[in-house]
Amino acid sequence: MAGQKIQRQTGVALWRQIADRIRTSINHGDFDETGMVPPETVLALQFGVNRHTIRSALAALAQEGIVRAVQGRGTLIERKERLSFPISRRTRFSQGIGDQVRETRSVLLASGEEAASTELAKQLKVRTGTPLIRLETLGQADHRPVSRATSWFPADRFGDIAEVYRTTGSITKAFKELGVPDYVRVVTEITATHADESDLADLQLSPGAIVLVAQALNADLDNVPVQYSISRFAADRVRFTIEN
Amino acid sequence: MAGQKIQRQTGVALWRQIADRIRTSINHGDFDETGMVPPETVLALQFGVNRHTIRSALAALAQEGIVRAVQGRGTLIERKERLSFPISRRTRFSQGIGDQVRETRSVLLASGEEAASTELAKQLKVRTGTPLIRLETLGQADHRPVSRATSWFPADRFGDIAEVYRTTGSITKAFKELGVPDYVRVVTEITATHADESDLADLQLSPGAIVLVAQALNADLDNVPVQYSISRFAADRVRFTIEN
DNA sequence: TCTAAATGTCTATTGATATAGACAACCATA
DNA sequence: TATGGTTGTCTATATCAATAGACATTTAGA
Repeated sequence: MAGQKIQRQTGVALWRQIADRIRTSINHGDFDETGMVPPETVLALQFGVNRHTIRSALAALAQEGIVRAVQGRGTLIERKERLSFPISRRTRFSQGIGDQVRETRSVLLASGEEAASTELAKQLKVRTGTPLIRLETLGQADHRPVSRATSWFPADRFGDIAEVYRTTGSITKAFKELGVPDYVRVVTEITATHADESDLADLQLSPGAIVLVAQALNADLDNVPVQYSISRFAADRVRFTIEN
Repeated sequence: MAGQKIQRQTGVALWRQIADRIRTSINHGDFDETGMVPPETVLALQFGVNRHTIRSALAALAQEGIVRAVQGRGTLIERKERLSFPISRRTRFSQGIGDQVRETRSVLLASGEEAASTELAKQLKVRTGTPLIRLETLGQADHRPVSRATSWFPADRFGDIAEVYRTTGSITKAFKELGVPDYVRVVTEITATHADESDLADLQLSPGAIVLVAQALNADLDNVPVQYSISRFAADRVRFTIEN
């Protein structure tokens, strides 16, 4: 770890930069031998800052539930995880990470109907203004939120998808009930940005965190678009894997 | 734009949060009609902050060369770009974005030989300690840095790759000269993190910026690993596209 | 049971961040 | 050329971020 110095006067507080770095180190397994973060005085020396600054960083990580400080002993690592999320022609949320966690769940946050914008119409290959069903969903792994997605479906084929999804908790199953036995990922676009307010709330992130944004188009086996979605993943909890 | 409020007391200064948001809006094309950012007083109202805070944000964007303030007129948008970088079985740097820019270039920053770590050995399917060639390269598009990569090659097959790369400026061409007529992408892993000091320097980023990290394995047509690389992209300049 | 090592708490000080207000300088245009 | 709208600059004040030092409290182990 350490090695690189942290930057001052950048608009990002030192304690936050250090918190991000320590979180990365934990996820990387740097402290697996002891199961503890190095002592505050050692970290202060490594990062070249005051011990109080380190304490602010560790307090932020404790707030996230990643570490837990015990007086007299040290700062214990409570949780480390970065789920590997495969992206392929057969990308599905629960299948992809199913073997990495005990339980995956998908929750419907909201749903509604709206007319296709120019951008959405282009993606789904329908006319602008075509009625679409919009689903807002939250993907969880072991009761921790991992991703939050907005999906659009052509309303003529999938008018009842919100209902079906609510009962099944799975897009794949909902598609099956609505006459789409199988579907494939056509294209995925990946970007990264800072988390906005909604991300913080839904994904239980700490402010300043990073989200990976995946915009994806799924089509049925006749290559007709059935779903366009924008998913936002907590960047410190996931990794995308593309196998070719 | 706007809509979402910004967060206070998060360790990330308001001016930086606002700068990031305005940069995103510019890249999204929100101000294309006028070619200008809204007046400072309007932005201050929208974000619910003092005008001076907006000025700090715009000053940061001006420092990046994204906007240019003109007294009496307004703040002009100088540059907006986000390159689309395709990831497929045949992923290559210059080919992928070649049609989006006038010129792509790849520069050799450094090279050396090192013994394979456990992790590298696993990826390249060689024994730990096997000699590897390491190349540090910088990818440019229209003279602006886009990515910075560290690549490892088995030294027995590619001992001279640094020399060949220096003259050709292309991994693909270097492989060809060294007896690998073609190669394919086996797997790509994508994560996102805050830019470190080296990123800032090499990619000309502003502190606190985000980098997309792609770890990739390439193999020859006999499926023998030939290259493992870790590339870091300026997140506000690129987008990954996975076509299935 | 003593001691070393670790986290917890407190005070004080400095610099960066953010707000507030006022006014100057400049530009486009009526 | 007068005016409204815009960026540029200055002063003042309050809060957050970071440093510095001292000492208390807890734990594990000699």
